[in-house]
Amino acid sequence: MPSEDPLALDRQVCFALAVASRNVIGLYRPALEPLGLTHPQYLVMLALWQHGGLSVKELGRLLQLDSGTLSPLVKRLTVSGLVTKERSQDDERSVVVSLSPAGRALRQRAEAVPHEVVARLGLSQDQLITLHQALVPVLRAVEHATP
Amino acid sequence: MPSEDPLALDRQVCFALAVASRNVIGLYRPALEPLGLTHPQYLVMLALWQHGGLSVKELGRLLQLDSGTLSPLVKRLTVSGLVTKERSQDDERSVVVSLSPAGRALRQRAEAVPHEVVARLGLSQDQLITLHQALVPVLRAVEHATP
DNA sequence: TACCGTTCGGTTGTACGCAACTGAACCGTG
DNA sequence: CACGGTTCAGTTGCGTACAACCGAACGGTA
Repeated sequence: MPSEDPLALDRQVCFALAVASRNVIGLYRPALEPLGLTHPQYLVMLALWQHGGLSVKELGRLLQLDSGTLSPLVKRLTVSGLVTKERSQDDERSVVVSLSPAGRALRQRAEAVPHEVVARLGLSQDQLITLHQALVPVLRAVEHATP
Repeated sequence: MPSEDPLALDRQVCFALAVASRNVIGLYRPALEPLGLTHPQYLVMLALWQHGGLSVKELGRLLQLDSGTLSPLVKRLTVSGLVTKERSQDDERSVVVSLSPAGRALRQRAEAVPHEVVARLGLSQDQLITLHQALVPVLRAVEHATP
């Protein structure tokens, strides 16, 4: 049971959130390493598999990341040969990130990843759904939070 | 509603977890910046305020961080004058991190941080407790997950 | 006591994540 | 058309995270 101390570590939701996030991402590492992907790179690939070509700005909106993070990340994916970059025709400021054949092909191998991680984690479907539903108000709240 | 695609972004609990963690930590930034602390540094201070002097190993166990992260982090706290380091008497391998007077004094100002962040986040107490309880099984599961 | 495997903190290298800034392209108005 | 503000991607700098490795210190055993 938590102590009376309002600053006790086990009372801080931010702490539980940070540790859970770090450790769950850590579970992805062995599953993603054979694909040559890090977890953020995997998320970019998920976005591209789902939506096709996306500008850096759209990737940033979907993944909640800024260009300072995405620019070098996409560059690494380019070096890996999974995506290609080209400036948009109708707006030369915009850069569209598209899947290469290798990137498209990787999707099949990636389909096993979620199941593998869930198995490794050992949580029930119910617990996962509960967690996901508990996170929804947080994601909504952060959007409207006073900056 | 989520699509049929099992790789759809909004189906990935890891994605919700990562975004929620990043964004909630982001809410701490303006609250911690006046104290001269980053969020991980704040967590180290919480551990020290709660437990007093701790070895790097014990800090790592409490915060789930390794020496590669903690060593430079504690060094920065030392430079800031908030903690002191000294080798343990009975085990020269171990380094004990202790609070300096300035570090102890900072606690009072830190006590306002959780309330400030919760207010900024705009979640109800119930939603926070629900989230915390949904995270407990994750934290437990990760401990026993197959490495 | 000399040796060997383990533990501990630290360093190095890579990859985020974010603030702050830069430069090119866009867009509205005069 | 000219020009001032905005948008977009990219770069720089700093602080995590983590794998891999290192050297010093410890501890049990021969």
